[in-house]
Amino acid sequence: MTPARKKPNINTSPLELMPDFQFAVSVDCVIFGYENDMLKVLLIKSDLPEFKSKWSLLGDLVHPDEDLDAASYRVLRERTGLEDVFLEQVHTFGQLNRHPAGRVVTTAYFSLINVKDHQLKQLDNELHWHPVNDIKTMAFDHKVILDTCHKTLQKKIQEEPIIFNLLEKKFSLRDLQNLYEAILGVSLDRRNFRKKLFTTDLLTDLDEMEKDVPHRPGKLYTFNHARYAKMKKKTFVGIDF
Amino acid sequence: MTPARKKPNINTSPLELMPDFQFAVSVDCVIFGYENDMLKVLLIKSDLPEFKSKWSLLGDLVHPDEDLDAASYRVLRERTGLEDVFLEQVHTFGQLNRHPAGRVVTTAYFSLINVKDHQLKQLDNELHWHPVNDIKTMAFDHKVILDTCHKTLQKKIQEEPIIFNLLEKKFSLRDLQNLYEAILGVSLDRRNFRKKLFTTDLLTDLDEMEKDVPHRPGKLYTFNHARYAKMKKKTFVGIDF
DNA sequence: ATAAAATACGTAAGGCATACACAATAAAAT
DNA sequence: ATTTTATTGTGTATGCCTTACGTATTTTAT
Repeated sequence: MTPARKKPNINTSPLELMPDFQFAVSVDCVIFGYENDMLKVLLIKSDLPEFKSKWSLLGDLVHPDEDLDAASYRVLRERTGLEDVFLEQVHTFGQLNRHPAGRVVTTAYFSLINVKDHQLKQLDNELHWHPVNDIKTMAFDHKVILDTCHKTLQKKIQEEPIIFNLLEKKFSLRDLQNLYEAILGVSLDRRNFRKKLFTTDLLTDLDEMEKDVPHRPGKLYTFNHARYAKMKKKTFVGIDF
Repeated sequence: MTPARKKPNINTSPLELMPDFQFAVSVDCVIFGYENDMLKVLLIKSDLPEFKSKWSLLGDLVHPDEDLDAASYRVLRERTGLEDVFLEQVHTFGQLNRHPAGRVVTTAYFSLINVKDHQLKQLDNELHWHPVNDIKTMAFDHKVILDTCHKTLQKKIQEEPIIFNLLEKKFSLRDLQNLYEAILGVSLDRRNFRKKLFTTDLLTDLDEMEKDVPHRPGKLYTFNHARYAKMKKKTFVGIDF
């Protein structure tokens, strides 16, 4: 330990921001979608010689006049054409040699979109959807970022009704259960699943049926945003570990 | 929307990191402690003219050769003299004008320490402990950062046994309950609290009693790290919102 | 000694999760 | 048309966990 001594500091003293202490800052978006009963993520091919033919997340440098959140929204919009979708910060990765070009600190976001809602923009570099479970390696530290975001997703869908962002407006209970199972990697009891979902009181019965399914059609539901907004945020106090 | 077009990008193309796209990157540590039945946080006075006499978190610029995590550990060590303590990243704040000196992106960490374990280092700028509930305003966006970390703390102590980092090695159940109540801002039933804690099987009965207390002394316990490490991480699957 | 305060232990009721069974309906096969 | 098959839709019993609350014990203060 160095002895106590007054040292100029970014929070306490007016000081100039020196170039040596400036880094590139980027955002990387883990864009999740759901297709063919699989959780998927939108990836692009990296042209960097160090990562030739490896897959990378969608990211970009944060612009000088741009908030972090704004930058991630921009990346998302440029790649999917979507606005007003679920997007949330997860974690910031600042390892020394995570990027070959130099020091780049990146903040990871995860997004949930309905695959059928959008058309992919800028189809350069083979932008497309990959089943999350098939991905073994990626460029940079992106596999770690993806895994982190996947875990966050698994945790969050159990705590908040964000999963509906991955489905179309109208869905059957079977759709919803398949999606939960795909994300969590478990199988759930159909009867208990229904019961649980109905007790949340967040599904509106549309009095409509599935169409063009090769079996008995199920009822269609929609997520009741209004009722969730009104729900008093559960002040859960419990110890559970 | 701009039409689809190939654009150089930090993840796809080799490109130089231009000075305009480089920012200062800092870490800010929300160091929590527990004293006199109150949750407290370690703060320092800011000398910046814009925030004269306002309180600030403990932070610093990340050094060019330093990981983000390493930087926050350094700040913690320099200020408290402590190593190997609980420290975890929470969120990154990148608002455009959050720092008067220019563009500074900061990553917030929260730490849990036992107040009696340490001596404060570098007592310049009136470094000391403040009750979290008394803090109304702070320098920079630090009040927002503090609130974010406080909420994260409230959530995490219900999910993982990290709260013991705030107590001494030996503690009574009363101590533990008071601490939970101080952090969560609720009162808990004493009998149910005991029962719950004992069922976790993570407390070792030391067969010792409190000393020098002005009432009937309670038993002393210690947190069983080994048993927690062995516990199979609960693969909880439930929907709860 | 007695009162006050905190610890320590216990029990009953209700709610919630889990496990499991069967009827109804629509599509596909015969 | 009838039967078969697959899937939807509903119900019930059990047990565990949370919650609410009662009472005895131990120590300190008067």
